[in-house]
Amino acid sequence: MYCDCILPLPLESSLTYSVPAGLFPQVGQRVFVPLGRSKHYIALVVRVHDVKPEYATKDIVEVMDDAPIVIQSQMSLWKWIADYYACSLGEVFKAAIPSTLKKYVKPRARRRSSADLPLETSPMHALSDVQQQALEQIKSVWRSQPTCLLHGVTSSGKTEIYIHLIDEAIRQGRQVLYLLPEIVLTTQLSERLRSVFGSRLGIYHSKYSDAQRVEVYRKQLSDEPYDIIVGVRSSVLLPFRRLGLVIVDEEHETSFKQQDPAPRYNARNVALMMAASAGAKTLLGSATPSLESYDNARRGKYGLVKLLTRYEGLELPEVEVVDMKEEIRRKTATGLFSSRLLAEVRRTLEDGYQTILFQNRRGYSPLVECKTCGWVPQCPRCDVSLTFHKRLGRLSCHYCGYTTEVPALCPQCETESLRTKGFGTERVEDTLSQIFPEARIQRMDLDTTRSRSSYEKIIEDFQEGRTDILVGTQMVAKGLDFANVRLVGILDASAMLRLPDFRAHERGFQLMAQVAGRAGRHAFKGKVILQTKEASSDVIGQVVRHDYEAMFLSQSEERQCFFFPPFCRLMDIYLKHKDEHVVEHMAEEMSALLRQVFGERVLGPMTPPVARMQSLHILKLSLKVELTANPILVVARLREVIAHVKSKDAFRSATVTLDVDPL
DNA sequence: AGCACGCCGACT
DNA sequence: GTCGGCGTGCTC
Repeated sequence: MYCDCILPLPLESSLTYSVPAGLFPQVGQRVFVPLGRSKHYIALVVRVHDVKPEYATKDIVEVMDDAPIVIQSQMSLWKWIADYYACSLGEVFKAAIPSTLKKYVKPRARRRSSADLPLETSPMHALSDVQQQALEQIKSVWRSQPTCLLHGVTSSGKTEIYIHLIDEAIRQGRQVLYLLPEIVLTTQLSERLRSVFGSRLGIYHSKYSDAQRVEVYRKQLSDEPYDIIVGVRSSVLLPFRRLGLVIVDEEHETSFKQQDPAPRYNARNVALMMAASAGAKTLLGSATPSLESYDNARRGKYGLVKLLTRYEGLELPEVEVVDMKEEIRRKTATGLFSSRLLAEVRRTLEDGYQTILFQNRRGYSPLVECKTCGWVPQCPRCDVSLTFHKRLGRLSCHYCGYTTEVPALCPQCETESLRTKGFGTERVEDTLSQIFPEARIQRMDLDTTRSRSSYEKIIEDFQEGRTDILVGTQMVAKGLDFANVRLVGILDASAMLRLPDFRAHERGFQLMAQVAGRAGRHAFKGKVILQTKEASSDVIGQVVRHDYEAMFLSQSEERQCFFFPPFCRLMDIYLKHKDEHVVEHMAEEMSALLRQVFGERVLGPMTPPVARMQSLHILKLSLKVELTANPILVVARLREVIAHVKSKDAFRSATVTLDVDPL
């Protein structure tokens, strides 16, 4: 007997081991196997058979499980992910299983799960008429099709609708997967859900410990799994035996797509696939749906339910645009702050309300420059300038993490004329505390939220009113629900809209609408000051009017003209090598071959915005495929071409990564 | 991912 | 002459 096993390594295919007498491995069980001269790994059995390979096999050492830890439905989904997102099953395995389960541990008594303690629960809130109506519409959609998009403005009460749907699903004995984006550290939402569903709810989050994740994983396999899993991206890789409902909250969020390493999967799309094979219903929810999902809804592929008023008739915040070009010309701006914004911050402070200021850039200043000779400190490994971090007193690269001291003199002209240029959250915080010394200011960005506790402390301080002004990156834009926020300031909208990305306007709109939605969520109308250098831009007007539909139509038209998603499927191919010439030759050769197969669908080679990262030169090729084509076949063909080019001696040491449906 | 194998620099 | 740098390739 032989068994094919996948290892948690980036290997292209499975490895075949022989099964010694007395061992009976089954598909989905873990086995302990030797690899190479001296190593051993935990591997997963994917096939048991009696086909003797032409090479000498090694024996498996031990079967680690009494029963499979990967169930059939899960395995087929993993295979689909590997085929669709162009990765190996081993890479999916690696992403899916908590690391403790991939290490060799001598069997020992399992601890009783701590989550099994009885918990106090409270009843669901009654729905308003508008919410009840939306609920009925969703259920009516599901009678004829499996997927429904709920377009509900910020603070429209989507969560309570979800809670009622979850309740119905679990009453029918089905399981629920509630997916949410990575950034919202689940706190506010999971507390609400836990208060209703108590111990029937499990949380699966990357900032939770591995032990907690193992516990959830094991419970999912047991006879009495959680009825509801609230989780981030990777929870679509968990076992579900009786899935009945999938909710993808904030479905437009980019954190549903894993960037690096492989598997580069989009959990929203995997969830749809998963629901389809389990015969489950899916609800996609967002105040600012992705163009892809809204387009699917308009074409009738998904049902569409709209909830365009705020809960209890509350009004959406008033958005006031401040033209920063004008402010700068009249010299009324203080740093990044217009006089209008400062006046509003002052008024909000005086009235005892809270303010959120959004600046999508961390650090003190994104650029340091010598005023005399123009020298700019660059990352030695990446083609980017270094960001100045004042607290750290250092320059740091936001791409590879390299840091260095700030030179006292310009290393080029040896004068003392290094100046900071541009504004990050740190500088916004500093400027603000000079203008409002009495205000209690906190900053929320990657640098202040490294640990779960510091993140929670910032949220709690703001919640409890111990902070007047919260300054932050896009972290402050999402999901947070504070009752006392009256003012939101968007400090530099232009920066978002100028990015060299066909999705820049869509993203900018989503981000601004989301952050604007933090204002005036409970008892009073909120106010948003939107500072921009492009005051006449279409997107700005759409944000002011809270007009998602207009944004959708204008963007949709552009995408159609230039044949971009949602009108085609994109696949990006990145070539990396430390020698610039090698990447260039390789890209030329690959694009020529690809054009033979795919013709005009091939774009590039092109230089990405950051042309060198971690000392590797990068070139990019793209493939635009018609929606009618079978993506799995296209990916397979693409992988053949890549393998062929990579097999040439000159290109062996290059790295090629494939990104299907990139964001 | 590791770990071994292999081909060029500064050393007892 | 060798010790060791890490680039390259393989693992059933």
